[in-house]
Amino acid sequence: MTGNAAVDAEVTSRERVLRAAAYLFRTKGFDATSMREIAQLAGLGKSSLYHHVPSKQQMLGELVDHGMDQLTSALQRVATADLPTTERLRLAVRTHVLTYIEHRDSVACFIQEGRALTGDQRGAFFAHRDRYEGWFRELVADGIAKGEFRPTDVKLAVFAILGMCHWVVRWYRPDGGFPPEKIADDFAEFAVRGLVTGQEGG
Amino acid sequence: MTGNAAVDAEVTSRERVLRAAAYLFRTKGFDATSMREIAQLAGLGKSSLYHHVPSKQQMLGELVDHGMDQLTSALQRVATADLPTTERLRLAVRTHVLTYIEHRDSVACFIQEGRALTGDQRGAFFAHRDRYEGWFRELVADGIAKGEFRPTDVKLAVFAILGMCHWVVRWYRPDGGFPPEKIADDFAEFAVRGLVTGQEGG
DNA sequence: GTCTATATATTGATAGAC
DNA sequence: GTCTATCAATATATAGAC
Repeated sequence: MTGNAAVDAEVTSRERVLRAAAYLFRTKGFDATSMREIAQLAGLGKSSLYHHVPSKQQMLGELVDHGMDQLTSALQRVATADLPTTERLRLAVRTHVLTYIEHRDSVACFIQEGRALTGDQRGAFFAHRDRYEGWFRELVADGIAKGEFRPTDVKLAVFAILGMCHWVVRWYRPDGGFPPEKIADDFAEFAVRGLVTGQEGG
Repeated sequence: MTGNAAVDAEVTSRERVLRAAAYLFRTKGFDATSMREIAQLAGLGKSSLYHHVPSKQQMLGELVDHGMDQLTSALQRVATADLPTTERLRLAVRTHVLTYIEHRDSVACFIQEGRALTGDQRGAFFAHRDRYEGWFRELVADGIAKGEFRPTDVKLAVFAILGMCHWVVRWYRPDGGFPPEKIADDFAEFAVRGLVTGQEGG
């Protein structure tokens, strides 16, 4: 028992190591986190880490992939919904926010620490990120084509929406007074209001 | 001449060092940047840095302060404008975006690297950040009180707006195809549409 | 004001006992 | 599967010549 709920669960040592790393990468950043700290939080000597993971870089790569998987698998459940584009956007924003909050540590690695990757892992990260953004762009473009959304630059609209969503990483605290559902609802409403047609005659 | 426009200007050595550091802190992050790299970009041996700056930490503190000054001084020119709250919000978002783009390196230090500070500098950073957020909260609360904005949680609204604005750090490139004015206009429109009353009867 | 040389600490990672 | 001991590299920072 380390006193940290993210690490104390009954799981394999390898998983304890990865969870400790994800927690520290989210809260301190990859470069500011040492293998010694990860080992300490996981309850091991630092050399023991290398029995479970080949390197610090490889750990980050695995965590970034895992965070990306959480986001994309959650989003795909929403992407296929047979709903008006406006409601699909609402669902997409809600899903992103709730998925982040539920899987904070690994998703934060994807959102914040991807640039610390090198080599093939770095390229894969940017490809995955672009794919995720691309899905939102298709959604917004679809809404404009259908006349549900006002005509506006699609890329900037998605940067605005994902900026709002991704920034949650920087301020959300479980004891911060905002239930996840409240944040998800309010942010979905912001995204929809920013895009739906209306007030053009003002 | 280093080939980097942010550093080549005709200025004192001290300023060259600070500009090199700011550029690297923005693009690589504080922890991933070494004094050796800063010296190289500034065109000095690494020991020579310490003639101009007492430590790496102190440099970051100075840059974070400078970035914060850019944002707050620009915002204060807007804060006193005698305009409807809706237009003051539009101006505030526009000003934030344009100020970031003009003073990217130091403002990015304020937005992204503040958490790397320690001791008194760390406390001062959080105080300044809270003050900046507080100004936006007053603006939003004022708009709600006057009936210009729909009733909504003020803190979440400001997190949404500043998230959208701060995330520009992560995607803006001078050659990215978006003129600063275009980004500023679109983002101001998003913020306003997210908050103004309307469509409540739908 | 810039340099060479160096002190000291810490890093990620490895070797090998148990 | 975890440990102690250690390696080689790099980090920030200092001392002192010029």
